[in-house]
Amino acid sequence: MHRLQAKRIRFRPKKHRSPDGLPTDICLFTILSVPRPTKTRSLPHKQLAVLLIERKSDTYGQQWALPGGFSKESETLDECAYRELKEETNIDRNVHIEQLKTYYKPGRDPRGWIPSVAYVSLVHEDLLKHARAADDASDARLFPIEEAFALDLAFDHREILTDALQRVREKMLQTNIAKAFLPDEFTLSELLQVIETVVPSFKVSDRGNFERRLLATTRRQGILEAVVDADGKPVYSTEYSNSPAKLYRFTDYTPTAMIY
Amino acid sequence: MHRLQAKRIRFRPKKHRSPDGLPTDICLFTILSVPRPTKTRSLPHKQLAVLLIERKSDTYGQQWALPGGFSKESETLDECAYRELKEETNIDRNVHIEQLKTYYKPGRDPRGWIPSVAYVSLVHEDLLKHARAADDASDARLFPIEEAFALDLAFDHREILTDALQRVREKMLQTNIAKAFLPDEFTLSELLQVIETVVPSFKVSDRGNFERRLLATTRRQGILEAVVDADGKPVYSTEYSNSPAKLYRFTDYTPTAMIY
DNA sequence: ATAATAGTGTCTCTTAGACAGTATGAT
DNA sequence: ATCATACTGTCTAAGAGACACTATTAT
Repeated sequence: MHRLQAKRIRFRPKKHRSPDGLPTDICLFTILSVPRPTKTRSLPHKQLAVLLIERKSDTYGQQWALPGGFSKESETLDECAYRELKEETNIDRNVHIEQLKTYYKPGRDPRGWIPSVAYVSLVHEDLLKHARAADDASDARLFPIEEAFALDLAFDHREILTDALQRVREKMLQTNIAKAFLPDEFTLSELLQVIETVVPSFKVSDRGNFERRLLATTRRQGILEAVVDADGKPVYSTEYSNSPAKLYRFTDYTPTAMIY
Repeated sequence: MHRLQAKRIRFRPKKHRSPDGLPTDICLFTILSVPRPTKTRSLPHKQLAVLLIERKSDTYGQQWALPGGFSKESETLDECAYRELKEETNIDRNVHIEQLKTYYKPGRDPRGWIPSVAYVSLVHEDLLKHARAADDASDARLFPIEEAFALDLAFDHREILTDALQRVREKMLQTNIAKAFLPDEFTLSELLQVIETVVPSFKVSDRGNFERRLLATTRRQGILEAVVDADGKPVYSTEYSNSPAKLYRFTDYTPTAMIY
């Protein structure tokens, strides 16, 4: 067996250029609650929102862009994303973060050879409230996604945002990331609302059937379980309705969604 | 690292270092068929294999590694991956390729600040046969995955390979990427074999039930459809058995696997 | 009473899962 | 006859989907 040694390069010859930086950019999604003025207690209206910052550079005039920043040699990409998150929102870890994809094509950044490692982060609204309070002079703002897409975003951030949204929608149906937008204990309506807010096409005709599908049966484990008190009685909440609503939580069991 | 000072680039502020390169590394999976010496026609034994190349550098002695190479400013990351694929296997496009994740942690590459954009590629065995024939003096070899994991792989390639395998297993159950390892028309046994080869834990007790689950019913679309001739009669194959086996193909319909 | 939400029960028809059996054709 | 694979049919019980109805309590 002969080897083609010439092909493997040990050290990069000096004549080669290398990237001018490797930033991470973050698509931070949250769900905003807007209380509705109804006659009796009701569920707030919810909308999916994304965090954008206003760029005030010469390069990309007054455009909105995904928050992000250059990674350092001494940190991992995850650490960089967390650092940016902290700088921008004052959120310190303990939030869902995942790497989406790395973007590069010639000319994507007028400043040079700068690929971008995109991240997706899902954050509960409450965490951001605290964060924003702490730094209201920020150049960051939450946009409902339709509004965000109506903007002329900097760089290829529209493409990144599109991919990120698709990723979140897929995972919303195939995993239990709905957790990221819910308290530990929640009502069925809240869960339904979260799913429908993220995936508008998701419609459930019958709440009763939906409930049964998620609870354990004889030959199936359950995704949800009812919250019970010391006596084993179900716990109810009247936060969003006069009629007490059963509280549920996610079980340890996460089914592997499969098509076969 | 001092040698790299020379390549300070125009745009970024001089005080900042930037990466020394951004290679793509490819986890190329294929399924090897090993005919079994049986008394009558039979299905070949199949095993999942990954392509590795032998590194002969001072840095990482005689180790095996994922094939890959540095990306250029003038190309996208996908193009770089395709280019590497072509150089290593002579395969020219038309194969499944997808970006997995970008890896970096301080020290992952002793040569410097070199993150790696990992790709996953699924290639049908036949394509590789042609490719290997064309370049037998290659330093590349296919390893059954268990053997690959038994090796002391260079860099963090074991971690990458682990993630890649997990990704392929997930998608094997949640999408129809089994396509990548199958001809257009195939028997149920072949499909089952592919799934079981990639996901060993996937077991089907009853072939008849498996078949019914994949075909269209009154209130469900089908993942598969039987191949029929001009008269509407099913087409059979005796390639792997004396008993004629119905041929199937994937339909356009790909269900969205969901847990709710 | 009504508003907005939550909950229960029941009926039917699909279909998953299990089981049992036959078929093919080369050796 | 046997081997390795493929196909067919039936039975049962589970559960999805549809429908109809009641409950809660502030206003």
